[in-house]
Amino acid sequence: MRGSRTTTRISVAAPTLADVAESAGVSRQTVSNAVNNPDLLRPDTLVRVQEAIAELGYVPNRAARNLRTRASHLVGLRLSPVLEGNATAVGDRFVHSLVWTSREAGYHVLLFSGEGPAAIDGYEDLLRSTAVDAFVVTDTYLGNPQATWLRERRAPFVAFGRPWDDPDARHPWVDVDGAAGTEMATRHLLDKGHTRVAWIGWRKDSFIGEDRRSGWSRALRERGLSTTGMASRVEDTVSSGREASAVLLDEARPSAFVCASDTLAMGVLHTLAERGLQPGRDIAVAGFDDSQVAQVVHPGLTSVRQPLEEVAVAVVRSLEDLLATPSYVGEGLLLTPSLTVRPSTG
Amino acid sequence: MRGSRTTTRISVAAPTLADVAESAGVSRQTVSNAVNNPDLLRPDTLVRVQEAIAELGYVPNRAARNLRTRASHLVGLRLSPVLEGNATAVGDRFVHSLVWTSREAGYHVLLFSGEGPAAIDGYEDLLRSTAVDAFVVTDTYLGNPQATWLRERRAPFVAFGRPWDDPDARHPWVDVDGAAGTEMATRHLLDKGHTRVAWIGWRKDSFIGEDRRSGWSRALRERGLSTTGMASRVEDTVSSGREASAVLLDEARPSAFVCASDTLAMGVLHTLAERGLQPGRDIAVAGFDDSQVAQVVHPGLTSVRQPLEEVAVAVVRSLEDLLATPSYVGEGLLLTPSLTVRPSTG
DNA sequence: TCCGAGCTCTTGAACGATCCAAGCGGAGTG
DNA sequence: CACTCCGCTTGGATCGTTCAAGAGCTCGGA
Repeated sequence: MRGSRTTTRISVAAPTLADVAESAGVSRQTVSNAVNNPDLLRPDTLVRVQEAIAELGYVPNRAARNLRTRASHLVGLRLSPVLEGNATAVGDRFVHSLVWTSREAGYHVLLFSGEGPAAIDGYEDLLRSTAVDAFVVTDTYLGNPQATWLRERRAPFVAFGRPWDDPDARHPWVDVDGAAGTEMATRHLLDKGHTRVAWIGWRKDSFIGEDRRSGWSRALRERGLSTTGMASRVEDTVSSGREASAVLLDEARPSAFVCASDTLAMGVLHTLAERGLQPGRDIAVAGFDDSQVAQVVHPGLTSVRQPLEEVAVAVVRSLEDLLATPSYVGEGLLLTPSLTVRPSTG
Repeated sequence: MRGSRTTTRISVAAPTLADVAESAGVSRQTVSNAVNNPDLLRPDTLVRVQEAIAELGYVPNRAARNLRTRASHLVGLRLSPVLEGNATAVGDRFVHSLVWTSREAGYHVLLFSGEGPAAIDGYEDLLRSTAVDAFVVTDTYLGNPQATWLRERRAPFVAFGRPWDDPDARHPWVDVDGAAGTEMATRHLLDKGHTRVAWIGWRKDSFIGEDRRSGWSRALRERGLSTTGMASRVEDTVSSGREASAVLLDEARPSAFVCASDTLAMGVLHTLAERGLQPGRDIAVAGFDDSQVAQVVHPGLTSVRQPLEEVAVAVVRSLEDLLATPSYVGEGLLLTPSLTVRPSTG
């Protein structure tokens, strides 16, 4: 078949369905069925075809399959620009988990980039050109134009992150209960005997930041402790954390800090180092994200760990439902983080 | 055209080349040329077609294009499993850079996973199914079966990392001169007045580790200083770095450490903290990779920074050459890192 | 014996783009 | 004026797969 077409060509072109069909003495469709619906074949035929496939080393051509089935088995993931100086390796840990999980579901992850309007273009292009079947959206911060755009466009996507700005949003999402995480961290400190536990979080316009803060205040009030004057809201940088902790130490005299991120917690460690205070012994510190920094810093930073592997599994599951059922009504799933305890909390 | 086929269908199916052609009153080929070879069209025709494209919101279907042209404009990148507890965010920084750079070249990055033999299967599958045009290989450590396999298979790929085990390898690669980096770090310390500079590196079977070590020893010998007893070779973990530095401090009495990685450098910081020594003031420490950890740790870790953006650019350029010229003979490119100086070296 | 059901396999067409070679018109030339 | 040539345009074929429909066979029941 292939040989008759190109008689002089020596180099082996990739075998096609037709080649396998001829080799096995069956039709193309039968080979296709052997690959995609083995149940339809008589056992002996199936074996024959499979042998031919193995012998020729046949692998279906994705482009052709994608064209016919209108599916690429790719999910698009936009990589947000790196934020240097930030301790958030969360994104990357998630990417790893997502890649691993989607492989088992027969999907691959396609990365793309773009900021602002260019990001929308990226989504648009990949979607229109049928390059991907769906998207995974990771940063659903307030008024994120991406999520809004995707929603309006009825583009299939699953979000890692709640639709904070729109509780009626009907798309599937998976998120981690940040409040529960900070609550665990705070309780852990209270159980250790601390009564003055300070909070360093993000600016008020961050839904995620306020959510995490609520876990801290809930834990304190639960024990009848006041939160007044014990909180600070700053940018998510090391120096902000350093300055905020210095001020809090002077004014509120806390014996422990709970932070909205490991980055901020590192800022606290800076302040302690500058004042000759020892983390864990003199002042307790807890962070959020369990980043690499938390793991390798001295003396080891207690941190809230997001179950990113579970998140990835849930995201992929939603993705499968979404693609199997076009009318799929999204639902949300909230996972609970865990606390990784290290010496920084004594 | 499209309407005549599906008269009752209201929902707008994606417009095809034929739809645009009809709308603009030209043939399919003319539309195709308008997209791919605008020069071939008479200016007024071009405008007319482009207007029709814009009006219908036409975007070429990738699957169809891929099928015809036998190219996917995707490059595969295998994500190696995360190593928790390691400070190497290098991989992730590189991924970001690669995604950004390849976008400008019209390529997207396809992630996949798999360890050991499964990794080979991943390559095999993506290659045979024409899912990707080429690969980017990142870990070309000693006897890496992937690189060998790809080479034998004549699969198009560009490596980030030298072919250590085979100097005759004729594939394109880009790497960073680790020895130059450690040499810079060591010189920086010597210039600061240190005369006893210790080395903590990886085990001897690591080419990369030995390369980095050579930069350190070269810098010392250049100044007539002896390296005897000043080096330790261990696993790339924080605790190994801690133990090695403790031993070296006792036996060799160095005033500075140069490490093969930030992970090991963090181990040194642990030892210093345990002994009440202050990094930068009492003992100088330099790491390698300029990871997030180096940036956020107290007091800031001097570290060798790989020019990953440049690496990505070079990799993509090689990729383009490779794909444009099937017989492309690979060449290697060695880039020089820079030194990010922070308080840990005084 | 005949018919229909059920199973297995085959056939022709379609997916949407690009490549190919021929067609067509207009400008340039003898 | 006829002819050639150049450049844009055209229809048809093609990439490799899956879909939809149908053909051949066996088997059981009337």
